[in-house]
Amino acid sequence: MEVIYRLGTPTARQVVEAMEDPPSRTAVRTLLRILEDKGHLTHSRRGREYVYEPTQPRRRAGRSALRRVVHTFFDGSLKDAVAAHLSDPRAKPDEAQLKELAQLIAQARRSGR
Amino acid sequence: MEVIYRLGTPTARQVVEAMEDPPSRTAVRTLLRILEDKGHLTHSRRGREYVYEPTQPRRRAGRSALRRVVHTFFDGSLKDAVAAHLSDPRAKPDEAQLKELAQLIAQARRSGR
DNA sequence: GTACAAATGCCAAATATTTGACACACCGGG
DNA sequence: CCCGGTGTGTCAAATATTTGGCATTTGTAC
Repeated sequence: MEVIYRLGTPTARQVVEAMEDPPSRTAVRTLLRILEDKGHLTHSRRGREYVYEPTQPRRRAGRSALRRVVHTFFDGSLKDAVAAHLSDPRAKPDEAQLKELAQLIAQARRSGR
Repeated sequence: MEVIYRLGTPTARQVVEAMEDPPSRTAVRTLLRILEDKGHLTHSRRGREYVYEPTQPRRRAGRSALRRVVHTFFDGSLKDAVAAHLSDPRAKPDEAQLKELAQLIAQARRSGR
């Protein structure tokens, strides 16, 4: 599912290619079918191939994933999570991002009050 | 691993209990041994039972998980991720948290400049 | 010390997943 | 039209995981 959310609406082939340690093509196709059975995916035909699409919208799934991470690793503290991210050498938010972020928080504080 | 990070340094029993749809105790113990073989865990004895501990520190693992989520669902934008979290009805940061967060970002902006 | 409860170790059987091979459908170029 | 390339569908065999049973170990209560 992670690969699929990253790719948007990929074909089976694209999913295989995007996996970092991919099993066989058949295994992936079977898995996609299982995920579809479980209701996490739908597929539609595009030309001769299938295009898969998550059932849950990306933003919603992202929110849920984020909540999970914040809960699991940061005891529910968004602040601690952001602090960790800011100290991550492999993720470098630039000044423009920080500015937007500051505005966002200011707005949240105003509306929450 | 997620369950383990949530629990800290749990026993096999605690891991089973914390899983939402747990397989048998034996399966979990086998899995713990595999995770240990792969270097993700260590165990030590406490009384008659084993206590498992992640190899990678919680904060580091959290940073990496967070980076992944931000990348997968928010195109690398921390701002978008935070915005999503603030709009999550199931995660409610209070005013004190927001204030700390604002300070954190102000500081990041100062030091980044 | 002894008995009990609760943990790990080990194993064979049941179940699930993965693989590779092949059949068939479909699009495109010659 | 016909063929090659590239999809999907399906299946049996290989492999991996999960289960449950039982032996063994070890703390705890009496």
